[in-house]
Amino acid sequence: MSDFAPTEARINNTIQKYPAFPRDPAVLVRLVKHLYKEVHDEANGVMKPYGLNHPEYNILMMLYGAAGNAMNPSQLADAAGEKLANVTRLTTRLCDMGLITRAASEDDRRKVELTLTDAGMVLIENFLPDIVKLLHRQTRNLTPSEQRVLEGLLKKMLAGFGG
Amino acid sequence: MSDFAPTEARINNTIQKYPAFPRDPAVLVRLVKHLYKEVHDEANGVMKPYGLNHPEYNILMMLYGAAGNAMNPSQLADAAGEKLANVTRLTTRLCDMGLITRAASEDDRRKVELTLTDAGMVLIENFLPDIVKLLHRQTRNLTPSEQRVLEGLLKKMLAGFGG
DNA sequence: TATTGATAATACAGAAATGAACTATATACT
DNA sequence: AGTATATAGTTCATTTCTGTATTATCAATA
Repeated sequence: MSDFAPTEARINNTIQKYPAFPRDPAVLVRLVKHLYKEVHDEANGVMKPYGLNHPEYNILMMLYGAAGNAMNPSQLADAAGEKLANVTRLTTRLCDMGLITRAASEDDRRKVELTLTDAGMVLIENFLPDIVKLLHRQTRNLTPSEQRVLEGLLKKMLAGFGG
Repeated sequence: MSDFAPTEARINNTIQKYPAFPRDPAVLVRLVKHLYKEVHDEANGVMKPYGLNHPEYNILMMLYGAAGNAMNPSQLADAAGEKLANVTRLTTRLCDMGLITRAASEDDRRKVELTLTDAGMVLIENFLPDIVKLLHRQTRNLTPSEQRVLEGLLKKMLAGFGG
């Protein structure tokens, strides 16, 4: 659950000492962090019975949603928000599990094509009901229109990054 | 920057194959993840010159905002969104750096009091200008009132977790 | 066609985070 | 008081992640 009031109190104290500290941005960043940690932990919990963790789940879902169920490591890194070196490790494990395959690309020999296997597909459709439940639970406090507003604002915020 | 359009395309594909997959919750969760990764990486970047990383920065800021500049490891774990075992490691390092102190609590001998030192305070006020810049940059696309709306919705979403 | 520079991926060593087991103290109950 | 239970922290082994160097291929150009 995580009560957010103490966090706000701390930020207020911080501003007392250091007036230039921007309250709203600080609150937003801390909220994002707390939300992510919850998302991460809960997804790990749901996936554990399937022998997977949250990042592995993400990789599989990116492929599941990709054209031809295939992507390169770089694309995957970008899509899943993982470092490239980490994608190598994660996909190696998924290969070993027989959920995806790794093959050199035809047109560009530097590239690697990671493709979902039938077994991977089956596993995904096996755990998806649990994930769907989880997603609904994690957003249960928001009405559909609130979800849309939130989506728009998060996108806007994200677009401001990186400059 | 991270273009979010491909993510949405993938989610649409996913729904084609698996109609029960809830679009909006999925988008929200992926947005939170992407935002967090950016926040994390950028904070790491800003703190590096000060010999600290993002989690260590967080710990220090929690203490800076706490009454008496002191907290227990458990409180700190909760506040910073870190696992207790990780807080032990992080605070040990901060102790070694002379930025905080660790002392047994008077009233409850199980508890430990972590307190910011003068050196810690000085360091914080040294790096805060950079952090303030970062926070403003990360929210530059949002108007003040949008920030308030976003804050409200994130809090609402967070409150729905954990059940 | 050589050379230069960029891109894709991996390897590997070191850093960070997690779960589970353990120690110590406090609280509740009989 | 004595025992059971819960809470606070730490330790340690394992897992996960990151940064940097390296290999291989491609693209541009002289």
